[in-house]
Amino acid sequence: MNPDALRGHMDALLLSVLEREPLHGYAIIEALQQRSGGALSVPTGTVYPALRRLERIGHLSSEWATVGGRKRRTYRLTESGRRQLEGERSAWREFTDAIGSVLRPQTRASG
Amino acid sequence: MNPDALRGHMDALLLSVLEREPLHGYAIIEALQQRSGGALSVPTGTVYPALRRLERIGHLSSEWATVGGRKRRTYRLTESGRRQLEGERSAWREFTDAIGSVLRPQTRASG
DNA sequence: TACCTACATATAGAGAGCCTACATGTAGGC
DNA sequence: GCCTACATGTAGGCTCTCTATATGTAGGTA
Repeated sequence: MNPDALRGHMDALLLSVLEREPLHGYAIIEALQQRSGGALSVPTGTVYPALRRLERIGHLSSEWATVGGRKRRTYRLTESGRRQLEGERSAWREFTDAIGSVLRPQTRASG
Repeated sequence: MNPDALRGHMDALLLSVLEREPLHGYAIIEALQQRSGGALSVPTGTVYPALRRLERIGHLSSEWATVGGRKRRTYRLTESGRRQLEGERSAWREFTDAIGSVLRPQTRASG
């Protein structure tokens, strides 16, 4: 997967995996990998800063927990984040429609 | 359209509109707009440098022409560009499959 | 003890490409 | 003279993603 392709879609991915339940960063990375059938291997250096950014702009909230002696920062969607996710989903549809309509092979010059 | 979303897909778009016939930059911009149903308004500051980059790496070739007193640089796909376009198309499918499978709403924790 | 893997978070700096803004010029209508 | 459409181009900025690195716990094993 070309790294640049993810640009601008990271937020949608993170928001989406957090939709049904709060998760911590490490679990989010695993969820992305599982849900994409192994196609998405997002490095920690991408995910952690992105989560902090989403928290800073109010789409996520977080709290620390200790499980099995290890510290976790668990993120959950805010109301703002939930609305944002809706927007991201329709933006995704528009995006794929637009790019898809250009990429579709056209052998005739009929427009 | 969020500018970042285009990241890494510009090459595919340019290669694709040049598939059936050579075009100059300005015509490429119009073609992108028309084919996408108005969704894609790519600024000249994006297209011209991108075309030069694609020429530099061998996916396009160009030649100057004068039409109606105006100078045009017309770009055409090279063999390498044609192969690249094939690759971009399958990469696009993999990309949308991966993101799509994550974005799809999941209400149960069974997945 | 030493070492390894899995789990878990975080930051600094690099790299790349898309965008804004600007510069330049022709053709044609009013 | 002024405007719009046509046509190409560059400089600099911005932002995000990635690589590389640092830190630490828990548990297995030799």
